[in-house]
Amino acid sequence: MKFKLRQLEAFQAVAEAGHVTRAAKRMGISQPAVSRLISDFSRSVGFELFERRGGVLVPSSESRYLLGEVNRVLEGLRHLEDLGRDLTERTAGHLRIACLPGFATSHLPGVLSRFLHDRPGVTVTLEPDRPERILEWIVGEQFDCGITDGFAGHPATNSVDLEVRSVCILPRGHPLARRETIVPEDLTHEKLIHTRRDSRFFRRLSKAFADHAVDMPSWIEVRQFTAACTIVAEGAGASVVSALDAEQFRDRLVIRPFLPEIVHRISILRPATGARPLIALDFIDAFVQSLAPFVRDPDDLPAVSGL
Amino acid sequence: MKFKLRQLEAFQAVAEAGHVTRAAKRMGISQPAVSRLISDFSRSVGFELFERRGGVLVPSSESRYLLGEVNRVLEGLRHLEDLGRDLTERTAGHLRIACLPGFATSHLPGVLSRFLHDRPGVTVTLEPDRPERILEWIVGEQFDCGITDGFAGHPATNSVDLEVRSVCILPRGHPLARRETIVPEDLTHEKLIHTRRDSRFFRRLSKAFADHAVDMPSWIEVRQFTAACTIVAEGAGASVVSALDAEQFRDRLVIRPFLPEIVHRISILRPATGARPLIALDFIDAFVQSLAPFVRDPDDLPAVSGL
DNA sequence: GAAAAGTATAACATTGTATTATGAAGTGGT
DNA sequence: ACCACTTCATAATACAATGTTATACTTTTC
Repeated sequence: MKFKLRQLEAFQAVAEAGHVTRAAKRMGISQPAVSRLISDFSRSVGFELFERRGGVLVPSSESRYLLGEVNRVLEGLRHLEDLGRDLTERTAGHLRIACLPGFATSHLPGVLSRFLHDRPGVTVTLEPDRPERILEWIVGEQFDCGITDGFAGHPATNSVDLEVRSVCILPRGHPLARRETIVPEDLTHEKLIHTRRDSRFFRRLSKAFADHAVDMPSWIEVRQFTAACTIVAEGAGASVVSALDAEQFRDRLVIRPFLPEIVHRISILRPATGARPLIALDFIDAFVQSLAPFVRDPDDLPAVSGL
Repeated sequence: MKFKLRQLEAFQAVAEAGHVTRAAKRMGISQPAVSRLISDFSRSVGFELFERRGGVLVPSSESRYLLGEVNRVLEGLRHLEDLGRDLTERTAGHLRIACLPGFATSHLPGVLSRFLHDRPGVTVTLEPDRPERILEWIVGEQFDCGITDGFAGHPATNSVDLEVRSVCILPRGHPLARRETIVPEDLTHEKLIHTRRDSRFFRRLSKAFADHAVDMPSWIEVRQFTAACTIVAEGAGASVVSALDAEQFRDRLVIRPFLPEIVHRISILRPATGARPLIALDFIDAFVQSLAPFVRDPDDLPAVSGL
C-alpha cells in the first residue's frame, strides 16, 4: 500500500486543475497517463478521490483530508531538490576555516566576502589561532581548511604551499624611498623591526644580511608582520615583511622590493582523510587566486584540484 | 534532475545503517539494488554522498545537509500513508450531523461516543435544529447526515425511514402499572400529555382513540416527547411516546406497550448528489443498528448500503 | 439530439527497480 | 605481509511502473 510519488503529483494536479485533461497538460504528459495514475492511487487508498460536479472534478470529503498532506510532502520534496541543486552548484553548505590571526583581520575578509557573494546559502566559521592549534584542528577534522605558516608537513593533512614575496617597508618620506629596491647595506643605519628570532622568516632575513656582510640593525621584535607595519607607519624604523601584509598599509608607508628575495611560505591545509567538501576546495582555490599578486611566481600557482 | 523516492529511501537507510548491505537488509531488497540507487542518486546530485571511515559509510559534508531534509520528506510521506490508511479504514475524517433537538440530548450522544470510540481520528459536528432547517442543510450539502421526523421525501435527498414503536408511560406506582399492555379505554380517566395537534403522531394517536370510541383526555400539549416524559415522571398524567424517548426515563416512570400499535416514523437523510463520505454511511449504519430495540420490526432493518 | 469536450480502456514502448552472478576492494587476524 | 572474510560495485537480465497512441464511452453544451 505504498504511495507512488507520481500518483501524488497527479492527484495534486487534478485537484488543482479540476480536469484530468488539464492536469495532464500541466504535468506535460498524456491524459491517459494521468487517468491511470489517479485510478491506481484511488484503488490503493480504497476510496473515490474525486466526484464530478457538472464537468469539474472536486476532491471527495476523504481526499480533501489527504490533499493538505500531499501538498506538504510535495512542497518538501521541491525544497529538497532546490537544496540538492544548491549543494551541487556549491551555493549551499558550511565552511570551517582556521587561520593565523593576521589573516583574519587583513587579507581574508575581502576574499571571503567576494567568495560568499555568489553563494548565498553558504555559511562560514572563521577561527583565528596559533599555528600549532590550527594543525591540531585540521588533523582532528574540526576544520575544513587551515591557513598557517611555518608548516613542516604532517601525514594527516594535505597542503598547498605558497611563497609570498617580502618587501621592505619604510615610513613615508624616508630618504631611502628614492631607491627602486632595497638591499641589506641600505639598512645599516636604520632601526630594524623584525619577527621573532625563532621564526624561519627571521633566519632567512638574518642570513641575507650575513651574506652581504652587514650587521643586522635589530631593534624591535614582533610576533606579527602587521605589528611591524603599524610601527613603521608611525614613522619609527624600517622592516622587511610579507608583501601581503604590507599591502594593507599601502597608503600609510612606502613599499619597496627587498633583495635578495626572501619568501614567506604560507600553507593552506586540509584534512587528508575524510570527506573533501567541494565548497572547501572551491574556497581554497579562490584564496590561492587572491594571493596571485603577492607570490614569487604568479604564473606557477599550485593546483588545488589534486588536494 | 528529479529525485526518485526510492533513492531517498536508500540514502536514508545507508546513512543510518552505515553499510550498503545492512541498509539493503533493512529495506528488504538486495544489496546491488541499494548500490545502484545510491550511485544513481549520487550522480543526479553531482557529488559524493558517502565517504568510507574504516568500514562504515558516513554521509559527506554535503549530503549531511541533504539528510535532514530527506528525513523530513520521508517522515511526511509516512504520515501521509498513515492518514490514507486511517481514511480507508474509516478511522479518520469529519462527520457533520444535523438532528432534531430531542436526539441531540437523549439517544444520539451514546451512539456517537460508541461510534467514535474505535475511530480516534474522526471528528464530528452535531447541529440540533427544526426539521425544515435540517432538510435545507441536507439539500444544500452543509451536512452529511440528517436525523428528523415527519419527512415527506425530497428529490435531492436519499433517506432511510424507521418506524419506532410507541409506548404508554405512567408515573411510578400508578394503578395501571399492573396491566401488561395499555389500550385507549384504560386512559379514559387519566390526564393525557401529547404532542402538538398538527403533528402526524397526534393524528395517529387520536385516530386510535376514535377507533375505540373513547374520548381522548387531552390535557397538555408539548413539542417534544422528552417534555412529556419529564412531566409524567413528575407524577402528573400519562402519555404515549416514542419507545426511544421513554427509554431515557426508564428508571423514573413505568413503560407499557400501547395498543393499537402506533409508530413514530423517523428519517435519516443524506444528500442525494455529491460525494458519499464512507464515514457517513458507516455512521448511518451504526445509528440504524442502535435503533433496533425500538423499531416495530427489528428483523427488517433497512439496508444502508444502497444510500 | 448532435457536436464537442472530457474521460476510460487497450495495446504497446520505454524506463525504473528489482534480481542473481561475479569480480574488485577493503578489514582484520595470524 | 599474506590470507580468509566481509562488503561493495558492475553486468546481464526479469519484471513492474509509467509513459505513449488509438479508440470507444460518457457527459456537457448548445
